[in-house]
Amino acid sequence: MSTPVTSPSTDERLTTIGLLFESAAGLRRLFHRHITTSGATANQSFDILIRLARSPGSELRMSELATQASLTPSGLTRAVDRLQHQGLVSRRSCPDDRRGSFAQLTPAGRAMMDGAIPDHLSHIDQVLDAVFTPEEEAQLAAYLRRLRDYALEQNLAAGIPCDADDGVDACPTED
Amino acid sequence: MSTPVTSPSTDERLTTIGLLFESAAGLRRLFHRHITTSGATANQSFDILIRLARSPGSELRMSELATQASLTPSGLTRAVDRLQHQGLVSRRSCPDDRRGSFAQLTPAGRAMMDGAIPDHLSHIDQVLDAVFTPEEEAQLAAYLRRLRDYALEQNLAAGIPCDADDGVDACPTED
DNA sequence: CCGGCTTGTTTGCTTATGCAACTATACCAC
DNA sequence: GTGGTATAGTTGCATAAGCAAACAAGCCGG
Repeated sequence: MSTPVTSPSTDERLTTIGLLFESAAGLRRLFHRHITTSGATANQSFDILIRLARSPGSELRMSELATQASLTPSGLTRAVDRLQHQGLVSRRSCPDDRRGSFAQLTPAGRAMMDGAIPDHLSHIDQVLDAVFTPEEEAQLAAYLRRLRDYALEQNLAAGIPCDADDGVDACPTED
Repeated sequence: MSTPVTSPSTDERLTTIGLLFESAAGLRRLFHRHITTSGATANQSFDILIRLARSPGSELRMSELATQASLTPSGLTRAVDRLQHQGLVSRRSCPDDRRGSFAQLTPAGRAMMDGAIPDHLSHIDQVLDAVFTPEEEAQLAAYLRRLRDYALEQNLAAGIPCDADDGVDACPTED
């Protein structure tokens, strides 16, 4: 089309995708050390707790939480089980839809997060200050948001099994 | 533009980090579908196989491969076990250092990857073309590379208890 | 209101991963 | 050389996550 400035070779693109996974995994490890150090639970749990802590009423629907935490429903159920067992989260059934439930921080969970979040935030500050200027950071966030939204959308579209089918052989009844 | 020189709020930064994890997880899922569709094994295995396929001689040291694949040594050992069991990878002991081994694609593994990689690459092309211009893509890659390198370095520094220290207050010898 | 389909969540089973402990080899100091 | 330490990789154990099936509750169309 216009200005094939860099003409990203497929090889470079493979690397780019690799970098995404590597940076995410690297940061996960990095944060993991601090999180566990600050007395909190493991990585994935912490992500769940943060999302609850940032939500109005400290609660979210299970399905919403699953999406946010990049977990399958079953994964989330277990994760919440664990947190509930630790007394950090409780389940509240949804009055409007009796199939659904909310996961909600308990007072203990809230207290724990009130202690742990500032630590985590300062660690994040430390990382981002070390690596990016504010402009770069904003730019990166914008790129990642687009990528996330694209992936989310594509996954959603794919998750719908046999509905609107445009020719691909859906309903793959082979095993 | 009034240059937003003021640092992003901690809240925004938390979101940025969240976006990194979400986009990585989202793409992982997205690719996973295609990978398994194209007859290959699961996600993590595929990452290992790609890295082998792209290395000279289709082989890498176990430790190197572990780093590249963002796995712990034990995780890599098991993963290679599985691939070996599937006949896609073999171990070759390192002539120079009898502690070490190489993981190497078998002919079958090579053949499998020769079939699967083009598919994967075209899928990557599809995603990146849909979301970014070439410039943006290059920019994103550069950002992610910095982030990855930072995380790698920090993790390495943390993993090594108290050795080469260049001024940062290392040796957090608590615990 | 009844049957059928969809949606939200949970459970059974399998696999994958990390940590810590262990083995084997290499490297260094003496 | 010999002993001590560091490095490469593997194994035991516990945990976490996904898929598929089960369940329960809502939503329709008649």
